Amino acid sequence: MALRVYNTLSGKKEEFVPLAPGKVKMYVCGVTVYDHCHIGHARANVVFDMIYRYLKYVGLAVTYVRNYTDIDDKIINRANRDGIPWHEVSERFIAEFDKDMAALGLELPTHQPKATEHIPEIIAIVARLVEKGHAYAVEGDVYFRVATFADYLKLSKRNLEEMQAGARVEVDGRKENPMDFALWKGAKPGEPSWESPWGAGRPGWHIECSAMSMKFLGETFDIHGGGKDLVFPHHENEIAQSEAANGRPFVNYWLHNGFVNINSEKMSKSLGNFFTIKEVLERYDAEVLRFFLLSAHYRSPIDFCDQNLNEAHAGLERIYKGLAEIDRVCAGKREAGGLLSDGGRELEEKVRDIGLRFREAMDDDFNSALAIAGLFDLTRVVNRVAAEDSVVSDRLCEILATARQAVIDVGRVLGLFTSEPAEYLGRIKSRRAAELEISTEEIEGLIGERALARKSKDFKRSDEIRDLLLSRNIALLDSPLGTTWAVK
RNA sequence: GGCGGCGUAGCCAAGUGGUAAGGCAGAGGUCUGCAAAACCUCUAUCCCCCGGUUCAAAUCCGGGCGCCGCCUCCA
Repeated sequence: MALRVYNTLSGKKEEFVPLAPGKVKMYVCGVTVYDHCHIGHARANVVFDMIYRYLKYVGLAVTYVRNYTDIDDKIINRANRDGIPWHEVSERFIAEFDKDMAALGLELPTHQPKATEHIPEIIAIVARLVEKGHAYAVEGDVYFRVATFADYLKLSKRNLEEMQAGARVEVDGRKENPMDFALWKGAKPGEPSWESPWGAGRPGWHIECSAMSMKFLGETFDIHGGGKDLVFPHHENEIAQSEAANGRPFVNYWLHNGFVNINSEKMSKSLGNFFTIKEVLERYDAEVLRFFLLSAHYRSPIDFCDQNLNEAHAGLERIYKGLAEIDRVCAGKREAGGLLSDGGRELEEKVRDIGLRFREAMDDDFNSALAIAGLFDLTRVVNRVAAEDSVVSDRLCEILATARQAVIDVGRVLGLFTSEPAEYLGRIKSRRAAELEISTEEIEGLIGERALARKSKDFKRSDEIRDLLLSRNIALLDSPLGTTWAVK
């Protein structure tokens, strides 16, 4: 089955056919490094990391470029505010971005270029646009002349006249057309600048992506991604610049991820309802966040709230527990032979199909939500076998081991299940225990006391202890091997 | 006002022509001294409403209602 992707340009799902067989060139807009990243950045980057991994998984050789926009008005503002040089702002937040992405378990892109390291390339494109009549200089600024690009707004499917009619922007009288946008901004006194044919200045917002994608991926490449909010104006303007300069199609497939809402509200700085990645990771394990982000289709809006995160936590834990069950069962006593119970046979079947189900789900526009459903399905049957089969045969363990590997393989694409199950469950437990008012020693002591009470059949005292701990959010789990505890 | 998207059980969420995945929560059962976990069974006669196309529609078309996003920096 072939990979199909939703292309913003056509508004439809299309079969993905790379320009060069077996190779994919992909560019994703990175961040402007002037502040800490928030949960919306987390989604965009996790989503495209998943896409990157899947493309590789199906055997494609992917060149993945994700840029840093390290010169921009916001960076300059922040530097002025903090009284430090602009490059200290960008350097600091590049480092913070890298930390966040590493914490989220992202793979590194093939290239991570910076705008300021491509000034000559940027100037060259601007010069070419001026030369071809697609751009004009005014008092040190250079603007793109949208009237010369017939396909303008083909991505966002808007209409130039109507946009102007409804424009909320103050019109800059120096522009020929209010919709013309800056390719190059002349420097005001004290601002960072680079020499150019139009005087000292710096690149406009959109041009660096045209320059860097062209440098690393060529004039036409396969996939360009980013958040939905970049469709207009950023990506629209990239198309205009690149196609006007090169006279060739810029990108074949445009992929855009949906927004993160906070408690069903749009997340925005003005509403103050945004969370940085670091804040979220203080409260939730990185893998839980990743699981949450991938549990909905990447184009759907997703609602960030405690209930949904807690559900993600429960779901991820369920699958990890299933993996831990496999480890437990197969480490125990086994019998030679290949007899399988009904459950064993069902598991055999599920394991056989899981790879195909995964590919079908992911081939359909990277449907990670459906892919995860397949894992839950497999987990249920694993648990059934673990609960019902008193005799564990070598054959069953082989199948369980295959199931375990299948989950790990899927996890490798989704960036999940990277920990040993026991290690993950332990990590979660101690994380939650740290929030408790009660010490581990105290819990263990009470469990010991209860064990004595149970031995002497003093179930009244036994239940008192259970209830006492339960009131402190500790659940006791009795098993033939003894009593363990978990945080509720 | 223009453009785009969405509306599936209490909640989250797949499903774009063949008769409703999965998770959470809930009910009953198995197990347990009692529990928890796990497993089993059940929980949408129906997919916002009204028309239409079709042998067949949550899925396609038309109309309506509601919600959201973009149009300004934004992942």
